[in-house]
Amino acid sequence: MSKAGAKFSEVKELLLKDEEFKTEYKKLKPRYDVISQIIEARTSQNITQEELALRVGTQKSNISRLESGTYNPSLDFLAKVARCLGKEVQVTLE
Amino acid sequence: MSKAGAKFSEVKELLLKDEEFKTEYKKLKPRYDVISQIIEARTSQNITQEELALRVGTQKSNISRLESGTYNPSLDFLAKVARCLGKEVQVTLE
DNA sequence: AACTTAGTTATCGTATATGATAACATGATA
DNA sequence: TATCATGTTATCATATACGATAACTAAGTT
Repeated sequence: MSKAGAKFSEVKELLLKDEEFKTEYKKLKPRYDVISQIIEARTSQNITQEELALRVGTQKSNISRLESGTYNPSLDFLAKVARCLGKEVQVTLE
Repeated sequence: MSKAGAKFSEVKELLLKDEEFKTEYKKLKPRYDVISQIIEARTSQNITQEELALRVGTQKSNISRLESGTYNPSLDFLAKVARCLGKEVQVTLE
């Protein structure tokens, strides 16, 4: 059974990695979800990052950074950006 | 929570009454909304701030601080606290 | 080729979020 | 009264969010 055992541990490892991935993804899901909606709102209104930055009172590079999902934004910042896109942020616990 | 709850509703009432602060309240609404839900979820499950802090991996004072609404929390932190209450944070632009 | 336009990435400075500890308030209970 | 349980507040240290500037890529235009 050594071979089967080896295979099993391989599978187990894969599953664990998959679980890890799932956990990681779960952690990041709210971030990616809200960012997706921000990008969708901005592009569908034909607004550039620069224009949005102007409305928000920041720089286009900071909007790019936000949309890149590379950091953990604050609720206030998300709400402010949303408002500058004519939307209100709604947070619910489900 | 009774003290913070009283304080919160007092502030909320004042802000709503005063025209001058309506805009300010709009800015803070998402924060108060999510905090209300967190407090509701925690208390309805009969979980203490200390127990929640344990699950989150922080201190009870930090949970108290979060529930007091005196600062601008990050999305990750809100999501983590929500998850420790058996909930998922859902952010939508409306 | 040179010039826009839109977005990306790197980096720095400052403000603040968050972890940690401790002291305090307050109500309930023995 | 004394103790316990729960929550609040103050404060410090560290990590990081966010504002700002600049340099860069890529794609389209003249």
